[in-house]
Amino acid sequence: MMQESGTETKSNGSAIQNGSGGSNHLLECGGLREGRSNGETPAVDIGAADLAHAQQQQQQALQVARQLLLQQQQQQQVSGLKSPKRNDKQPALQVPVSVAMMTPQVITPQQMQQILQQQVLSPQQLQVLLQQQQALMLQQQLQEFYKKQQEQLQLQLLQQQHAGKQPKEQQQVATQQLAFQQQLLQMQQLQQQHLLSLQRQGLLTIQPGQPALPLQPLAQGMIPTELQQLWKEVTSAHTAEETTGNNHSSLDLTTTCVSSSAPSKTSLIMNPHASTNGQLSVHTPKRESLSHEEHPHSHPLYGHGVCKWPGCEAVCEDFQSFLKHLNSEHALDDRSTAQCRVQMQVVQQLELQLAKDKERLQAMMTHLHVKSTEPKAAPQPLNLVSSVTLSKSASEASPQSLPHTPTTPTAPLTPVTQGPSVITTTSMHTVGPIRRRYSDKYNVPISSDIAQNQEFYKNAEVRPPFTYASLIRQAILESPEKQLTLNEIYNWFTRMFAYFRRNAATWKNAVRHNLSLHKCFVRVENVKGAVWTVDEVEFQKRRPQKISGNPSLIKNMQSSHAYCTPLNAALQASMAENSIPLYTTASMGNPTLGNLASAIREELNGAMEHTNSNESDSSPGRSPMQAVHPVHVKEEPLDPEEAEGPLSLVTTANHSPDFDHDRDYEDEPVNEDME
DNA sequence: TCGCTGGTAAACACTC
DNA sequence: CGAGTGTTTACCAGCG
Repeated sequence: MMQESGTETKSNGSAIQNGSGGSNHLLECGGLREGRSNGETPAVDIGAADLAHAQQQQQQALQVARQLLLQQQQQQQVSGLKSPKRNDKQPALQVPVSVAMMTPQVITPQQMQQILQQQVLSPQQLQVLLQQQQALMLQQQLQEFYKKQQEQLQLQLLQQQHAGKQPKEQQQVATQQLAFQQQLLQMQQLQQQHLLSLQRQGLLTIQPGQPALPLQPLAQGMIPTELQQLWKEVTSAHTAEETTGNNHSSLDLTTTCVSSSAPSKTSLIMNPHASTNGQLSVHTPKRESLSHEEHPHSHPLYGHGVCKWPGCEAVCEDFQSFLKHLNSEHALDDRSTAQCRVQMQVVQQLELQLAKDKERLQAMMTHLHVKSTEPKAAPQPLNLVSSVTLSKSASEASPQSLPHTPTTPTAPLTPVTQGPSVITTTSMHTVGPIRRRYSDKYNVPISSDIAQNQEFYKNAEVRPPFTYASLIRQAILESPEKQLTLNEIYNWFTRMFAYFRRNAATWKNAVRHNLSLHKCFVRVENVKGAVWTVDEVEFQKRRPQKISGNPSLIKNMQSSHAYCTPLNAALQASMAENSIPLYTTASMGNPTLGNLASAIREELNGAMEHTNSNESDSSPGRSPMQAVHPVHVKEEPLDPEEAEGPLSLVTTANHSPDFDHDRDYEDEPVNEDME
């Protein structure tokens, strides 16, 4: 309950240090984030670790290729340099990781080309490498994707189970989830079809040549070090038994969607790891062949009695003949490598497609989430994806430390600056205690936000994106007499925000602290005792005057305006409609979207404000705040008063007999105090 | 880097 | 005496 921010920050810091430090793999989220700080990969935070892992694996594959290259150079040229083998490994292993973190493709075409051109790798090795590249990429992405969806689904289910609402709604939700699962399944099947079609693409004719390699199962969950060990063994075995024609490791994707038939819905949904989270298996060449004998159908290039090498489709009665065929027909040569490169490009296209589908799916998720949370509260801190955001929520979720609401709507204001984080749920919800200046900075009209998200705030334990001062003021202004006792303020908090129904001691202290601290809150002795009122002038003084006067701020606003240009149309449309929030739906169910929208809207307003102020007010339909003159102390004074004022009346009218409600919730604070 | 602001914790005094 | 209220201080974090 106490000092969560401190501890969390510390943990973050340590994570980051670890990440940038010695071990180059298994980066924790902190390190991961740091490594990705450049935002080069729009990858999802949730699965970031997995993705990074996958990339590391592939990077290591590349590394192994380099090692092999080195080894063969040494052997063939009989160079005197023996040491590099080891010395080379360490630094090389560390650098690539960071590279892998930033580059979606594991082995870039250029790298591949290099490897190919140097021709020091045996065809077998190259083939293995290529196959691994391709398969790993697809497999990992699919795995990650399904995993995420699964987690989100489960979270949804959880929330709805706790919601305890009418069966009707639950049925509806269930229906939605079914549809959603079907969507998942369809996507999965789509992916398979893509893959199959890819494999059947005849890009080049195959030239008979050297024997190719049977593929061996390679576990996905493999730790990089283990993988490396495996590769060591394999490569050493290779050098030792080069003449045996025996093989090397590669991927077994049979259990994945790549080559297997479509898994059942349940298997897909309920156990996304089943097929992909294999265990580490260190293979010697001998075991490889064994593994294929034991699992004759476990070759990703073999299925239904047909060779699935792209464009081949040769019929092989049994696995042995398939192997023979594979070795004879699909050896590595220029054309097949080119084929692989093309395949890689196709795969990249697929990745793009996958990204789009993910986006669509995310939109669905958001939509469903909206509906599910709208009616009734979710007992748990509402977070669309908190369970998936392993980064912080898992590690930092302390039962008592409510303050870091996973979905802290404070964060949603920032995604604007976080780029197109489509699926990145974390971007939508900055999890954890990260404190942000939110609404006040963005001048989000608190009353309108509260009005729009009223139900949500009431039911979801989401921290309202407003400062205590703003909330207190709002509470006071909503009261008929514009004055409240402390207890009434408390009650307003608990009534309006589920978030403030817990940790009462904390936030109440904060309320008192704010009341005392800010001049804008005036204590007035009254019959009832003491009541608190708001000195608007002081309050407005307190609020950022930046926009009004500061040129740099204006500049920022304008830049942000430009930044939000793509949204401009929609936002302006919504602003034109004024009352009907374009975002109503989103904001009701998903505060993050709502607040994000508000933030953007407000930023746009601010930007427009200046242009308008220069041109004369041309902002129709919007509250006077847009028409404010920069010089006049503040658009702010007008903002809350006029933009919020009227709205607050609405809110008040809707649900405000404050004192009556106060009674309703009178007991709650007490209970919460017990917590 | 620094100053401002906000959030949290805590100590303390006062009142009921 | 305990709870509530109010004040003050300190520390930390985010942000410009």
